[in-house]
Amino acid sequence: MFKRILIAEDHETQNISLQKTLTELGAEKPEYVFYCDDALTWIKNAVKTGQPYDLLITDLYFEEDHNRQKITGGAELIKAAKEVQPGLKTLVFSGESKTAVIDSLFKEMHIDGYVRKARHDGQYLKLAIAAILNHKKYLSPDLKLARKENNSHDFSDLDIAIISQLVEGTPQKNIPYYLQENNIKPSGLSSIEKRLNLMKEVLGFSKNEQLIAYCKDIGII
Amino acid sequence: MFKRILIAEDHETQNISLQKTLTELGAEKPEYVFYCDDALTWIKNAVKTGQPYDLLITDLYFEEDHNRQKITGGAELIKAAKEVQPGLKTLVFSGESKTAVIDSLFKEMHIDGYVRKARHDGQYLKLAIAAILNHKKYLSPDLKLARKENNSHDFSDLDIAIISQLVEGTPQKNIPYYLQENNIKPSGLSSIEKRLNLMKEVLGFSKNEQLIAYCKDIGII
DNA sequence: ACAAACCTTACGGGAAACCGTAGCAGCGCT
DNA sequence: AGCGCTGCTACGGTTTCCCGTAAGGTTTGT
Repeated sequence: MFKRILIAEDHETQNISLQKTLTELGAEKPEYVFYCDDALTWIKNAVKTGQPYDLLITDLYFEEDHNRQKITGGAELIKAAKEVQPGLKTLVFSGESKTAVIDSLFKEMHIDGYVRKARHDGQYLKLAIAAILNHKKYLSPDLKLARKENNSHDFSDLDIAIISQLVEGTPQKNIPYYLQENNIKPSGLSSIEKRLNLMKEVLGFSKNEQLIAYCKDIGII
Repeated sequence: MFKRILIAEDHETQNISLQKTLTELGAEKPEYVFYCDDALTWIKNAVKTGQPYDLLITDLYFEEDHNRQKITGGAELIKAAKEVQPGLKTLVFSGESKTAVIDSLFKEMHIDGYVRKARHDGQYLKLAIAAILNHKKYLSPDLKLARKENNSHDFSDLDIAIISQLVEGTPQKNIPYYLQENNIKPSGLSSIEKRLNLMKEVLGFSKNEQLIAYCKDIGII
């Protein structure tokens, strides 16, 4: 079993149950923090004293509060931690289910495992830790099937910029000015109209209102 | 302390930490289930055997899996449970933060407490249970703030009908026909325009797109 | 280098939405 | 009944949006 484990998780109850699950697995004294900055500090100190952590378990999204943090999310924490301790094993435990996000964690952050907060997350945590102990990667099974979006349009940066401006209340005819100021090309009014029409056509919509509601639903804004 | 507590929560780890928190508070043997239908069955049996539960703690949203459920969410569970056992105390423990949703739980379902899954949820759970023991209502403080800053407009049925039609893609000029067919008054085009303008003015918006996004955020559609 | 294909942008006519005004019906009050 | 208040509806002018067309630029292939 891993000797030194660090948990970074802001939700108190989730943090508790992670501790309990790890203890059941035979971990001696899983340590835990509620903020990303604390996590990095502890990792740094552990490296300095010659007793580095063997495993970091972290959430992806941390809620802001009065404690202003330099590191605001799990991905940044992992990146910073690996700069201090490149060999650190990392397991992400989060509610995120978008494959694009999770894929990039494996590819760019080189995480060792991902378990989604879901029905059987306790079991999967145990399996994940067993796999990582054997130097294998782990992905909780509820995500392997999770590809269901079919007629979905993949939104470009331009698309998101346009939609965001609409949500801000910018009249369509003024959006070109915004795009030019932010060096987003194309920026012509016709291009904006064309882009909006394309999105609505792909998704089977006729009005902007539908598009806004859809984007809110899938969480891109 | 409550003698008999039932936990309905599908996430395994959350379920574990709820049990642990309750045990720390002196609850003897908190019982737990992972499905709403099971929860209702257990409540019915408890009533039949003359040893009803004192408190139901439930999540709001349950994930679907191969086990098809009649009751698919916490709100329905509470409604069904209160038909069986009207005096049952209920505490909702969920990640939901939309005030519209939570308000309706208190008003329509007459729940006794709401704790949001968030940073200090463990503490707040304890406070909630203490409050409910004293026959008081409880709402976790991270939500009281979110509500105050609201200069929110209270949406009438007409407002929601109009907005829903916009989200359906109905052109504004056609909405009067829909309202007439559904016997919603007023139904004139001018009234619709006036109503939309009122909503946007109160909320400081200028375009429909902003209004749609706002309504999605607070969860009225 | 040249042409073809593609993308971006500009322009104009028509439709929808926006906004102010005015007429009309319902309601309470004297 | 007569009056005034309120709220719903109808109408016209202005703005914005929608959509098709065409001109100017850029990339690709030969």
